[in-house]
Amino acid sequence: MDVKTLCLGVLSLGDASGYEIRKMFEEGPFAHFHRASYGSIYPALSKLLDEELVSCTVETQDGRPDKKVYSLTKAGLDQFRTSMTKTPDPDQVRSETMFMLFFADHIDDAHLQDIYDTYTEQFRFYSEMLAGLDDTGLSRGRLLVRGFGRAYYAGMLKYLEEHRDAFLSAEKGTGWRDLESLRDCFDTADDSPLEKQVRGTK
Amino acid sequence: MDVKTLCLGVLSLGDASGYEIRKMFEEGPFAHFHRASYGSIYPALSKLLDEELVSCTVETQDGRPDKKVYSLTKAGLDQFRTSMTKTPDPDQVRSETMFMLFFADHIDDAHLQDIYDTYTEQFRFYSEMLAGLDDTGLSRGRLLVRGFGRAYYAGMLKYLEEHRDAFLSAEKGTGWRDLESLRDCFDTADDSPLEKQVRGTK
DNA sequence: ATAACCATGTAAATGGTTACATGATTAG
DNA sequence: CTAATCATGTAACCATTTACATGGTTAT
Repeated sequence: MDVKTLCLGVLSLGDASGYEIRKMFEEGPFAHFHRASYGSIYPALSKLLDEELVSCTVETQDGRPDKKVYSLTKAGLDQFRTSMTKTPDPDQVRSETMFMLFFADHIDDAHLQDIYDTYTEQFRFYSEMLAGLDDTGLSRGRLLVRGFGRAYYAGMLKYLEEHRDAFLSAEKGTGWRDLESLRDCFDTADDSPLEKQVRGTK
Repeated sequence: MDVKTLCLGVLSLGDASGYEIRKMFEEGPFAHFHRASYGSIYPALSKLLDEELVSCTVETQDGRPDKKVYSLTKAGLDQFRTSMTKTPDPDQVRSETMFMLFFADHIDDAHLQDIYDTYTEQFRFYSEMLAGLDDTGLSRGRLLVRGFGRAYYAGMLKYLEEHRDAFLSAEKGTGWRDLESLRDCFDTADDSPLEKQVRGTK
C-alpha cells in the first residue's frame, strides 16, 4: 500500500499537515501496523495536490514556518474508497528479536536475558497503554483494530512472562533436530492462504 | 538485519544452497518473521564467499545446474556470533488488512466480510499447522519461537472469531471521536520503549 | 544553555524486489 | 502435455529511509 493511500486515509478522518500525518505513523495508532517518514510523506502530499485529490490551505504562523493543512477533496475520497476495494496484501512481520532468540545458543546469558526482558517490556508498555484508553465514540473499525492490538500485546506479554525462566535457564546445545526439522516443517505451499492471497493479487 | 547475517544464521544450522535458504525464508520457520528472495540471497552468498565467512562445494548434478552447497567457516561463525551481540531493532509490522479494517466504513459489506474471513482463515491455517508439529529435539530458541507463533496465531484467531459478527453487523458512521482521539492517543514519545530502543542503536 | 519541538522540503544512498535469462526433470 | 520444481545468477527498477538544509520557540 503506497504512502499516497495512507495519507488519503488519514485525511479522511480530518484535515492535517504533513508534520501531523507523520506523527500518526510514528506515535499514533497507525504506528502499530505501518510506518512512514517525512521523506515519503511530503512528496506523496505534493503528488496528491497535483492530482487534485487533496487541497491545501497555508496557515501563516508567527515565528514558525508556514503550516500547510491538507484536506481531502471529493475526488480524493472517491480515490481512497476505490483503493479500499482491492484485496489486501498479507501481513509482513520483521522481528530481529525473534530471529535472535531463535539462535539463543549463540548468545551469552547476560545479553540474552537483556534482549528478552527489553522485548517483554515493550509488550508490557503497549499492553498497559492500550488498556488505559477510552473507547467511547470510536468507529467500529477503530474499535476492532484497537481490540486486536490489545489482544496482541496482552497475549504476547503473557506468553513471554510465562516462559521466561524456563527459557533462560534451559540447557544449551540440545537442538539436535534443528536442521532436520528446518527442512521438515515447510508449510505445503499450495494450501497456504498466504500463497493463495499473493497469487490472488496478480 | 542484513541478508548476509540471515544467511549466516541459516548456515549455522547446517549446510545449504541458495535455493534452499530462500525456501526457508519463503515457507520455512523464518518466513514468519523475515523474508528474502533470490535477488538478495545470491549476492549475499557471493559476498560471504569473498569474505571467506562461508565456503562452497559444487555438487555436479545430472541434467540440473550445479548445486552450490555453502558451509559456515570458523570466521563465519565468529562473525555471526558477533552480530548477535547487538541490540535488536524493534519489530516492524505492516498490515494492510488492519489498515483497511480501520476504515471499515468506507468499504462495502460484501468486500469487508471477504477481507475479514480471508484474514481469519490465514490465522486458522497457521494456528492449526503449528499445533500439529512435533517439538521433540528442538533447541530452546527454536521452541520459544515456535511457542510464540502458536500463541500469536491462536490468540489472534480467537479474537477475530469472537468479534466477527458484532463487527460486521455494527452500525456505520458512529465514529464521531475518531479524529479527536487520533491526535489524543499518541504514546508519550519519551517513555515509549520503542523510542528508547531506536535511540539505543544510534 | 541545551535539547526537543514545530515545520517544510530535497538529494543521496540504501536495500531490496521483480523480471529476465536459461533449461532439464518430474509429477499430475 | 502442462505445470511445477530444481537451480543459479544479473540488471533494471522501486520505494523508502537517512541525512542535509534552515531556523525560531519552548520547556528543562
